[in-house]
Amino acid sequence: TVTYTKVASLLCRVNKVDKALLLVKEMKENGVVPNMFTYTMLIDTFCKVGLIEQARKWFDEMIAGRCFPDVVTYTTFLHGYLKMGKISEANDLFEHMVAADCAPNVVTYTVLIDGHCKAGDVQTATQIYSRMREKELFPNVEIYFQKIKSYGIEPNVFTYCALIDGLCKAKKHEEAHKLWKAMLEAGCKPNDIAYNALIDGLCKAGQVGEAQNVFLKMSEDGHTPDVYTYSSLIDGLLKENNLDTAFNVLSNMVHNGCTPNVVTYTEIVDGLCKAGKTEEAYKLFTTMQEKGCPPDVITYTAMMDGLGKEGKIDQAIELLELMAKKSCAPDSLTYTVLINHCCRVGKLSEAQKLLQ
RNA sequence: GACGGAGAAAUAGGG
Repeated sequence: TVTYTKVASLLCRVNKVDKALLLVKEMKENGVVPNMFTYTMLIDTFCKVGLIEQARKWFDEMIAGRCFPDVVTYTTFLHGYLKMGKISEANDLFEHMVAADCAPNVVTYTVLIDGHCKAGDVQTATQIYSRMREKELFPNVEIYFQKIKSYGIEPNVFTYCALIDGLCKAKKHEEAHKLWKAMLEAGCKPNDIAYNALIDGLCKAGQVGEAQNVFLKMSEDGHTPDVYTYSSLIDGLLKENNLDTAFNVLSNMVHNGCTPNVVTYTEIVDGLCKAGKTEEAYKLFTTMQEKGCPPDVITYTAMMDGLGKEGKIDQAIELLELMAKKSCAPDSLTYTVLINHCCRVGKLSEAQKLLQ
């Protein structure tokens, strides 16, 4: 069972899900019984590719086979529902878990906090966090704390990160900052991701200078800024029109051995367009592929928007054709951008064609 | 019988 599960897990990790499924079938045919690890791995895999119904089948099969899900299985499945924004299904599953006398752990609560944040309900997320630590009651979140005897479920760095990020994205920067301090007071050491979340939050709050201070402190603390760190800073600088500093950060980044990726390049393409430097943006757009970093749908859309704003609709539409050639699928935002620009300059028949 | 071996969570870009 261990061997089959390990191999199937590796196959899933390299996106060979079909091969993994064949292996599980073979395993069963040979009389080897899948266990919790096998099922949890399968549920996780299907959740991550968005096939939650398939995940449900494995979940039901495991219970039918009297292999009862443990906290990892439930948490994996909860994560799947929450990532798809299916809060009420997640709540039902949570009830199932409670009924099975399976106690949630810090990962379960972190998943719930992250899920509620991403569903736009930071208040509930904050209440879950508070309720983990204190006896204070919050009627909305009591469903997550049934049969819980101890109130001392210690949040860890994942928990803090999830909530700090959620608070920042909800523009509750004060509260995010307080939580950062609470994390330090609780003796929880920030890791790279925590610093990155804070830096990004500060950038988005328009406090890029403060973000740069945190950047320095991060390095002093022995953490290495990565592509997320640099990309957050670069985007923050570009959005406040500080192109020179943004390019300085970019060259520091490269100098420190951190390779810009498609996100970094897209930020710069977009920043240049928004600064009216569409020519330069286009140059970068064409050179990025030479550097082994092909543009994706977001890069294309940013570039098209830049061209459209200059009234270069034909060039923008050429890019749409180029996308097709590179088999990069446009999304609804790509079309929205193009159609808007066509309408703006009165090319209604072009717009009509795009709409079809 | 013990121990060990496989499964879950958080951060950056486009109107």
